[in-house]
Amino acid sequence: MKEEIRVAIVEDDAEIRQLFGLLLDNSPGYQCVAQYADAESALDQLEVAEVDVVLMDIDLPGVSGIQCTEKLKQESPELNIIMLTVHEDDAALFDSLCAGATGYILKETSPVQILEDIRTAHQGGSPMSSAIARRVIQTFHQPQKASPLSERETEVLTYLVEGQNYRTIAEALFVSPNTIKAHIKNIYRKLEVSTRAEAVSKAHKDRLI
Amino acid sequence: MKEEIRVAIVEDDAEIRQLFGLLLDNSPGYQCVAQYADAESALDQLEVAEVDVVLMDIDLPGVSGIQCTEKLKQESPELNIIMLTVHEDDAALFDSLCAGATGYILKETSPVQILEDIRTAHQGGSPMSSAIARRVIQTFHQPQKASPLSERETEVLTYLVEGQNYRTIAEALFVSPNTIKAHIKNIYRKLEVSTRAEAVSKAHKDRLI
DNA sequence: TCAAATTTTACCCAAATGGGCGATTGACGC
DNA sequence: GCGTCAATCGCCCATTTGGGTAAAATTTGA
Repeated sequence: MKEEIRVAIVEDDAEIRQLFGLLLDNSPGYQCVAQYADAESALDQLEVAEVDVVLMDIDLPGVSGIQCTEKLKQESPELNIIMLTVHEDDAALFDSLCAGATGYILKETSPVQILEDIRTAHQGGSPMSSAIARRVIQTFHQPQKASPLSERETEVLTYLVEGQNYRTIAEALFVSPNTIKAHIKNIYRKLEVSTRAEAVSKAHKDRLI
Repeated sequence: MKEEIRVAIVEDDAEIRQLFGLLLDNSPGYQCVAQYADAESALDQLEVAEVDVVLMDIDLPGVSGIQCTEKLKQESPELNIIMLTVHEDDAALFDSLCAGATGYILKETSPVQILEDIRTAHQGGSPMSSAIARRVIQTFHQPQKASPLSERETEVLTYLVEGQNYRTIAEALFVSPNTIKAHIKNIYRKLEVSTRAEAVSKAHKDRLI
């Protein structure tokens, strides 16, 4: 026999909060163990050991749902937090994910679907609409703008990133330090920088390494 | 009236390929416009203008499905490519997403669900199981290990990342260049590095900036 | 086959960097 | 009150770096 999923709600709108509470308590397999009207109360009173899944409103007065998520996850990394939002906002989405949210769903989601999403989160999945999933996976797709560097220059760049100097790079590549110096000059010209630190920054930013 | 979704299949197993083809052609709203047994044929013959969604096997002989995806997306960034795989493999998943895959589903997915997933992809969503979604969103959650740097040091570090020297950083912060030098020495000690390039690398790696 | 780009090497020199040592002030905690 | 740390500043010195200029061998593409 499955344990009931213990759910906590953090939501400032009393009506919505109570609605969700009723929904949960009247659904077999679910139990609403706590309701909070703001992030401060949740951070104060929520016992992470007694909760499986948190439904977290993003737009809370005072401390935001995102900050609350970040703090709760610091206390208990295993806690599953599902963000609730009314509007699809890219910044809020990614800030939520970085804060440690497990799922991201719209408030207009149907009650049945929300119960399903809570179960998904509890069982190790991440509930989100396929439209939101698309926005998430698009962040991975970065068509690499053809690197302006030659193969050898890219190789030298990897040693620059490691903080090596002319001499040690030269030894690693079995060439003269003067050669490395020439390569680095060319790298600087092509990346439009003039110091190692800048080159390393640009290398990271443009995914040249 | 909706247009039919034009689907192409890239899959080396003839049986599976034909099975999917039959499934599509016998489902209203779907049309299998092409089948390829390997990536090379697909890259040669596939007309991106005539295809809405590609079902791409990951494990192809010769050129992999991931490489094929990368090339197809270069030709046509709007093309929706759904990866098919038998085993859940983290590296393959993220390589696929970086290559530009729209979705990622297991071959054992039911025919009805696959049709649904194709429609999802075509309508701007990203089909994937909630377990896979969890693996994806977990990459965003990096609990920032408390930075070892003081506030001032972090500030100096941001200038280092920009490639600035002692003098200009000093001017920006209205202190002596010697002070900046002292800060940088402390940064080096705390990050266990000894050059600007290394410090910048570490700053990026550990998300200190 | 000829031009362009890449890879290789060299030298000079001013400026920047990194390491070592020391010092003062103020804030915070115990 | 005392120790710790952060932030501030100073000096010395060897090493490294970056910019300028030049040139040869090799590869690649047109």
